[in-house]
Amino acid sequence: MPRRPTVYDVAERAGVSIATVSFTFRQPERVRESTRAAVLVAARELGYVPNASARGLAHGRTGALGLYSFDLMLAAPQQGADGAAPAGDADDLDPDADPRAFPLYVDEVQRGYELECWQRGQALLLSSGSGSGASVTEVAGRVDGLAVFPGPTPVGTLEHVARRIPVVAFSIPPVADGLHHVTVDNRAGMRDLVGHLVGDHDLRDLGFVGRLTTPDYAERFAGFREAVAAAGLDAPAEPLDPTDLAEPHRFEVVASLAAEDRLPRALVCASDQLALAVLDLLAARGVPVPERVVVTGFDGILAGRLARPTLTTVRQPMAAMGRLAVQVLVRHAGAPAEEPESHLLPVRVVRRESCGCPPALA
Amino acid sequence: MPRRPTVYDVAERAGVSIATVSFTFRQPERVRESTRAAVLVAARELGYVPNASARGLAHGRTGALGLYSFDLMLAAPQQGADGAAPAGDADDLDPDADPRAFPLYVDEVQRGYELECWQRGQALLLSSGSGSGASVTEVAGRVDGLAVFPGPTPVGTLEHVARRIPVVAFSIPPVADGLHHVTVDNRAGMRDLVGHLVGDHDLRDLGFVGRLTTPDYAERFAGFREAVAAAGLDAPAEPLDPTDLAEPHRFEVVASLAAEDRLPRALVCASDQLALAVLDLLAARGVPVPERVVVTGFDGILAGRLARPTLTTVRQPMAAMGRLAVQVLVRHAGAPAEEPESHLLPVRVVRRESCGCPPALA
DNA sequence: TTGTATGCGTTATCAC
DNA sequence: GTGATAACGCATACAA
Repeated sequence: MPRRPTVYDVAERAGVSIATVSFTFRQPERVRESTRAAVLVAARELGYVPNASARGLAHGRTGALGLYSFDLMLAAPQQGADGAAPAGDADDLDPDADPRAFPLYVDEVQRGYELECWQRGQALLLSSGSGSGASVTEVAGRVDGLAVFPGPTPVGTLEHVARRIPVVAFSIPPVADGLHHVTVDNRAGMRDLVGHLVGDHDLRDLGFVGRLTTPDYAERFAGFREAVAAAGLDAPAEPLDPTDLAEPHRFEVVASLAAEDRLPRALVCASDQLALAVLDLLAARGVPVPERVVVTGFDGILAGRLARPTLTTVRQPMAAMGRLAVQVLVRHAGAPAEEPESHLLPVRVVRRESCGCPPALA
Repeated sequence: MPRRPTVYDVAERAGVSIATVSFTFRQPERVRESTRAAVLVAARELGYVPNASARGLAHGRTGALGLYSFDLMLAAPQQGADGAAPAGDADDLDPDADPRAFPLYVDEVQRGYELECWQRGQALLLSSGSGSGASVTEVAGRVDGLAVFPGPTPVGTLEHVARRIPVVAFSIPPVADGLHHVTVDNRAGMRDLVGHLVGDHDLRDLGFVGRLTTPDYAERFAGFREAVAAAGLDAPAEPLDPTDLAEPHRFEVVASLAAEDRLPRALVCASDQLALAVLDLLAARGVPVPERVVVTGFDGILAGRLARPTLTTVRQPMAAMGRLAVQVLVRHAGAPAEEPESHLLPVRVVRRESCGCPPALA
């Protein structure tokens, strides 16, 4: 197989120097019409495609922004608890097409990131890995700026990378780590949600579901406690059911309470995914939602609209988060984070059927 | 701002040569324990991040696969016909979050592409543009293989690129163009769908909606005609309503037929997006679906499950298409397409409410 | 307007 | 086990 042609090959064929070839592509107006034509013809005949690595090396920039995610998220369970089949079409032709698995929170943020990149003509490098320092550093070397989802990446690695290119961290509380931060107001969202349950639905017995494995979840639980206390109710010190969807033995507490009919009036879940799994579990056991127990989520993923009952939740402005990250990176292009930016975006309660609100008008 | 540190800086600081630094990262076992440690410390202190451009240049590969889409798809209309508001939550916080706009066909294919890349530890470069030869060539220079959605890209450009790296074209009928092809069986899908409408619902008056702007649509219309003819009915020479969602003056024929109550018994649409817009239009005019007129789509996007009535459609194995593309590219890595692969994937009719089938059990 | 020469940061091939 | 050194393909200051 012939070697990929280079500027040298094109130059030789067109009878010009390599500089002229380069000019023809980068600054066409600087080159005489006839010369340009000759170069373009030669390039076409040879099948010349400029090498971005060489260009990036010479120019000092790659022209791409990066987005790093974690494999772990891919390993998310596909089945509801207790083997309850997800509602809707089984789709044996396309096992990846499950609204419970896509689009999720990260996917919608990524969507916003993509849109903003595209509008700016920026290339986007998507990468994922275990979160090891090595794999993050790997991407970092390929891009002019990097956004990272929360995960097991050692903070040291991120700080390390942030010394060389701007880095945006999603959903991690801002600290003085040299990273830019894009977060949402989890506490306020949870306060509003609980306020709705207590104020509008007059519920007085609420339990929190979910293990506090991420800063987001921890903040949501904090907001939950604040709101419950503010309503004059007893704020629990810990979640009622500390289920982590990534682990086995899920919803043991909820299940046993359901068996004894001792469930609280509301199960406030740390995420939509948790809430949907809880809905499955309750449905399998014949516990009516919202009549016997109200269930709420957090995030606002699409699957919540497909569930029955539809899921009351708190929606994050996911696409906006992604867009904002790109804007921050572009703003700081070329320079590492001297003065890191911190952004706290608002969230909004979305009332649907699972809290007892009436179905939305069609 | 200090220059990004290089192997030279690390080598100097660690008191070794640059070769040793390189070995430390690429073949740690070839380097003495103590030396390795010294290098790693120096790298950490300096904030060293290997430059992928330089690496790619020296090594001859970028280590990334590309996926090219078109801006045009982003400019898709967000509103239903006649200003009919889409059902569901208005979401003023996050205007990009509309299930009618995401995830679409391309997004689910992309999803599959991502999953396969991730599982293989491949970086993925996403890019989009007008489809001009320049922008496609641009990406091509950055990757070891490229997949492209159908669009206005000059075929010559793709062939040009395909001479240097493997290229997969989605949803374009295979021709001898040096490209690999991943397509679905549009004709069979449409035949099955029409067979269901005619055979199971006993409909004898069917109209096709959509302009034949893409090869996919043209094949679907061809399949429609075949099936209609096979049922002993008159096969139209052209679509009943040649609406192109990308253009104004949409559904003029459907609208006027609706006004005169002369609609056929079924409107078979070229895509889900068209079908959803038709549902909006009919709802706004008070035409009951499926009682007065049956509506069907094609693709199997998520929004079809959120519509009321839920949308009967033909589902493409979108994620599988994306995964397959990556597999093809990896298989041909390093070499341009000597013997292009052609893949035709099966599709499946998904029966929902808009054709008169009963709602799926919850 | 076009050609010459140099640097960009790594990898890899040699010697040592 | 480690150190020189030559590519890799392009952009660009400078010269012509």
